[in-house]
Amino acid sequence: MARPPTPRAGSPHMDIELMKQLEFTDDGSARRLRGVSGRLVAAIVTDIASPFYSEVNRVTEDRLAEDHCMMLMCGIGLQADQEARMLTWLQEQGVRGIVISPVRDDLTRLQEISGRGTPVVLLDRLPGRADLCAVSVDHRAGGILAGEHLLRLGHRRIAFLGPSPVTVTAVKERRQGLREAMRDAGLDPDRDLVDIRVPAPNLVEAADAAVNMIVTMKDPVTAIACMNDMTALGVLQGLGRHGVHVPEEISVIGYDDVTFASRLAPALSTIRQPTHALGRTAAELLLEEAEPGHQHRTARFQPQLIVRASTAKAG
Amino acid sequence: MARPPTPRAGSPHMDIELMKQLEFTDDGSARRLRGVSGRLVAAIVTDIASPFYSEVNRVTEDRLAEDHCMMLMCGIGLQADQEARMLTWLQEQGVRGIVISPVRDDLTRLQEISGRGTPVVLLDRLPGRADLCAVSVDHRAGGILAGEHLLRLGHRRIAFLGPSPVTVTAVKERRQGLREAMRDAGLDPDRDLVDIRVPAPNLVEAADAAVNMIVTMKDPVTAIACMNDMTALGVLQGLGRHGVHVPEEISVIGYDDVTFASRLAPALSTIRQPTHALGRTAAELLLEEAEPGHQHRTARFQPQLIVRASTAKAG
DNA sequence: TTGAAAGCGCTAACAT
DNA sequence: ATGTTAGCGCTTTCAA
Repeated sequence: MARPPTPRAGSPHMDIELMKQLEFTDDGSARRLRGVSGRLVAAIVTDIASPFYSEVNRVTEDRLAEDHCMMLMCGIGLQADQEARMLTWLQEQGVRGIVISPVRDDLTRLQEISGRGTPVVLLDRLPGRADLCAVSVDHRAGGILAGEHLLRLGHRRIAFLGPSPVTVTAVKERRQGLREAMRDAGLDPDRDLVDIRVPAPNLVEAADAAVNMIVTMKDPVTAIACMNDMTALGVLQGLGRHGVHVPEEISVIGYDDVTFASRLAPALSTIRQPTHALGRTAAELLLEEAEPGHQHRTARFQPQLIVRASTAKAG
Repeated sequence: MARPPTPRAGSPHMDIELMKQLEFTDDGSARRLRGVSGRLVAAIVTDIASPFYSEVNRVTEDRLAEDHCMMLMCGIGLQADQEARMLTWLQEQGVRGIVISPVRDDLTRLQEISGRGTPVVLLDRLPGRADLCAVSVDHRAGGILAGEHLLRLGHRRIAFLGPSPVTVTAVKERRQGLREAMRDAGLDPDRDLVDIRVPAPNLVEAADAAVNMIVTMKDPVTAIACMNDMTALGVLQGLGRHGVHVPEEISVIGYDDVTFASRLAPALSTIRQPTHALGRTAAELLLEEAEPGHQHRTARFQPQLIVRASTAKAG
């Protein structure tokens, strides 16, 4: 029997050739059961087809690969129960870590998972009272940026397109920033900011449909602030269908600055999030968290206003 | 001690309350080791941020969820070795099934995995001589559709933008269809179709850069056929940078018809793939394959030419 | 009906 | 150096 190249402790001489002949496959479950930690890192995301999160996660994935972790992305379709089910399942699998942008406000479940030794990093969301690692963008500042830009252009009545119930903290903050900017300009957000609900999933279709309400409003808005670029895409589509010209008749601003934002018709004004920094930092916090005397940290980045062609002076 | 609501066979009375107090978590590895099949289905994709595959996989995910499977998406960045590593790892995990659009031409590895009892479904790729389930689109027909459209508009010299070495069968087929259409129109593809390589990953950046070569060609093309819409997006960007007008000076056609294609400037002419049918069928073949007397099947769909504003008569 | 025990494939500790 | 063994947490089988 030939000697194996690297006879691991305890293993009897194993004939590599023979193993191949028998189509032998190592059993990961047995190894994990024995106490060896797994290499699966899960990135939980509301929508697997969200271009923004995908871009962030690609960066995270690359960084994690350097440390021999496999990052898989899982979608949960904005459903809290689905999120819970996914977490339970991942916990049972003994994952190496979790990157998540939670749909629920309540973080106790994640707090518990983290406390039990599984690294958890919040993405695009602050931990609040919870003791967790987080990577986020100052969304209130982002909302203010969008608001000030619109206000500077003379808009006085603005629509905000967000998800059905605004449970997602990041969106809540963007909306609050927007309201704050309006208040600072002497407007009353309760009257001059009109909330339009865009039910998930399939944001672009929902936003497209929401335009029907916007164009038939008795007291019309002159600008639309969208929770993200996908929503803005839907709005552009809907407006196009109704023959409304952007930005001449109405201004549209997005959020994220995804790859295609600059090439839309018209080129989308938006609030850029630092994709690369978010993704890389998320990976690094996750890795750090596995180390001995770890303290939870929050990394916070600033958004940036990108002015393109979809916003203009209020007619 | 309170009786459990559903005392499973063999398990001693378990006090649910006590379990919660002790923060007890079921161990999935132990269960799997004992022979219970897992619920993880992996969708392996070249790029986690590819909008086309994400859209397809979202549909697959939904269908799979009905059968209590968790679908996670994993990216491998077009690297064959990374694909192999991922497959090994998934096999060790004892996954319930794999949906994959392989980067390599060689399917023996997948054939072996399938033979060992793990359902494998090829996405966007025919099995060829291998005995595997597959869901695909007739890419040759797609290439012909694109070619005939361009030829009909009077274009006689066309650039094809594909990945670095055209290993991906789907792209190879599109290119062949294009060449076939040219031959049928009496042109010599070897002379009149110029191949431009777009190295992965980050197709849009690479395509943007590739435009530099296109605009400085001594014998210029009047049309650009792109392997997919992301590449087309990059081309549009690059052309814009060079001040070249689309479609007046040059025509651009994409492939996939992703969500944002219709709202680009100019609206992108492209070859549409039936996203929903692909995703749903992939899930169903995967589920079928787990059943007793299963025979491998291939489902094939037809692409569709979508004419928008990025293609026009050759000047 | 309820409890005990075997054993899945692996690794760490131990015995040779 | 090399070989043996215990046991991870679960489910299935068998015994009481």
